[in-house]
Amino acid sequence: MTEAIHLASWNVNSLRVRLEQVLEWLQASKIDILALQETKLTDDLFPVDAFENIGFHVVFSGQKTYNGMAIASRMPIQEVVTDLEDYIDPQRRILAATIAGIRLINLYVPNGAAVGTDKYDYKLTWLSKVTSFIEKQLLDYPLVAVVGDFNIAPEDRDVYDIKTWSGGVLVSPQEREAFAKLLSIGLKDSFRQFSQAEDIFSWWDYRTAAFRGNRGLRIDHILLNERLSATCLESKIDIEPRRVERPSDHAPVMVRFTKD
DNA sequence: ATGGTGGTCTTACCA
Repeated sequence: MTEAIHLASWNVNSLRVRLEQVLEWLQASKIDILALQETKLTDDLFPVDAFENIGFHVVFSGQKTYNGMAIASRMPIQEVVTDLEDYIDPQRRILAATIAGIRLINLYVPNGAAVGTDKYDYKLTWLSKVTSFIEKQLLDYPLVAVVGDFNIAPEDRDVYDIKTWSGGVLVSPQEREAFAKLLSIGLKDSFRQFSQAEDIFSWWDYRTAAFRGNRGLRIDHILLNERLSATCLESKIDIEPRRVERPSDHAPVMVRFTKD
């Protein structure tokens, strides 16, 4: 029996502000691999020592003020990719790496602002380019996990009040089609492999004190290819880190699986 | 009620 691997993804909305929370949670939750989004740090400022001191390797693709990606892992990290060959994008929103034979693709999908805006168009274009990249990765690697902040709630049950959100950004048909396309190329939403309680979300807007009333959306996901999903034992969202003082607006999502 | 809060080389922009 192989020991289980715990893989997680968390949009931390500034690693500088959330570093202590992340380190604490990493250790308390026995996480082996953590994908981070919105680090908002340039590479020269990345807190490498803080992660290494608790036994983690770390790779990152940073940016000032906005975006910024990282992966922390107890196991060595190889074959790091930060840019797509056929899509030049100065925004740091993708970080792929191989860890213990698993191809991990960490994404921070553009928010999209509002349907019909330039940012919305950028989101759809970005998704299309990244989907092509993932399609190729699925051919090259036997075990693939695509994780991150997708900024898409795939189904109505992933939204606290679909009437309020219907047709808007994060739930619009075109965004959901882009998400469905990711599933159609050979990925599964790990969260939906298991029975889950109702009204489980991963993001709550700071602006409306949304967390207090659990007015959230499930927009952070862990997608696994067939072979990896077959070994997945659990998929959940840990909302405890959203309860603390000065939290990220996102909660971490996590899976437990045996590698073979 | 198209607001609100939170983060950032802040007085604007992003989410």
